[in-house]
Amino acid sequence: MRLAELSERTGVSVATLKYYLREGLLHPGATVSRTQADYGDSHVERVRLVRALSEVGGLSLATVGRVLEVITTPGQDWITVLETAQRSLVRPREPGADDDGQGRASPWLQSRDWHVDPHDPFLDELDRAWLACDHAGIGLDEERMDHYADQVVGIAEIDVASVPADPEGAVRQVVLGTILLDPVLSALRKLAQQHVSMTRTQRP
Amino acid sequence: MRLAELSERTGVSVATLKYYLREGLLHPGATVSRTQADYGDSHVERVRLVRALSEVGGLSLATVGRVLEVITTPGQDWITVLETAQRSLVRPREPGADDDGQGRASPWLQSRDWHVDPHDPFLDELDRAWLACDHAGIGLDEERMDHYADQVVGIAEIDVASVPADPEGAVRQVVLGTILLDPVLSALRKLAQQHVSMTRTQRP
DNA sequence: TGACATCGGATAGTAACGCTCTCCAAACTG
DNA sequence: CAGTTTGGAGAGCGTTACTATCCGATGTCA
Repeated sequence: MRLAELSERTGVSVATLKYYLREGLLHPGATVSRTQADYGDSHVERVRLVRALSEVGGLSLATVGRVLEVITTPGQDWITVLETAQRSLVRPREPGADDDGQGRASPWLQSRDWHVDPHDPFLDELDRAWLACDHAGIGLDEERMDHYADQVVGIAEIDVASVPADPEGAVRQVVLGTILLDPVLSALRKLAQQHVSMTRTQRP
Repeated sequence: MRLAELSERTGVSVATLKYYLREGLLHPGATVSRTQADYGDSHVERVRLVRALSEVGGLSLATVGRVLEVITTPGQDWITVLETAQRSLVRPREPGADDDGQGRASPWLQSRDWHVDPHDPFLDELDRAWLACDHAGIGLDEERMDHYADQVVGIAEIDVASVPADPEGAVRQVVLGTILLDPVLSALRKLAQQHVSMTRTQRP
């Protein structure tokens, strides 16, 4: 199909598609002639994926590019995938930032016997998010975090269990699942809050 | 204290503080003279809150403004709070967008007997996020969603249980908890994935 | 064959966001 | 009383994600 048709099918303007081609987010079509290129289903899928990661996942196009690179490079091994995946997502923390002596996330997780890489960037993320809750005056103490952690393990078990054995699909599943399930769970949590508060309290 | 000291204590540049004052994100200090204003602890807290919502929560400054308005307006009733809170967060969906006949989130939740407002904007969010997962080729079927939903209810119960009875603090707690716990849970989930995959599989 | 719309590609321009810089006169400091 | 600092206002800047314009080659229909 031609660029115009690709635009129609995906609902993305031709100008934007050209932009994606320039930025390398969309692989070029087969050049039939100098002014004619042919695009296929893989292009439709790719465009939809880019939009999903950017609009729903909230990633910048630069990050989308890195993610695409990871999931189109075949043949990583099982464990490496998780790490690579996650590492490509975290915004690199600005150097020279406040270093409040490692935060409390790491010791807390150790006390729970969680096996995580002590240099995992998400430890930093957790620290910053936890600290932000403190600044906001939310009473997020270790006891409450313990409760959350128990529930989240349940979620992570679903995550891990649904990764296909197929190593080809595993990378894709893990990376995209890591990114795109966040908004799903976030929305679900808000709806659950409403459900719970409706159910537990009897409205007058 | 003066603006310069407020800047020092919060780690936010004077120029940025002035910008926040202009934008109404930071309430003006007591003007001692025409070139002297006095800022207090409430200003320090406010600045930290703005940074937390913007940096960690990922909200735009415009949204931060709306959130601040909600949590500084006293005396809403218990249930209204959740709704107002949540409504101020969701980006208004562009009109004339694709309307695929309401999506499957609503019927799915009904089949689970969840009591949620059928016009809740987070239903839309859930639809879009779910659809994005489909576009990305993740096998997110209803069965898996059921598992997630069970776990998320556990989280929501913690959320609701930790809301103080104090109606003043409740608004703040609910709104900020809704926003700022997302990144906490998100980071926690990634760490839990690692923990689970480390524990369940024996590494060679 | 020729008029003419359309194509892909390249370049430049734009709108929103979140600051940041410059200027100013009043006021505080030594 | 010289010199610095302050708060306030406005314009300017860098990034992001497009969007608009132009171009010459090409396909298409008469």
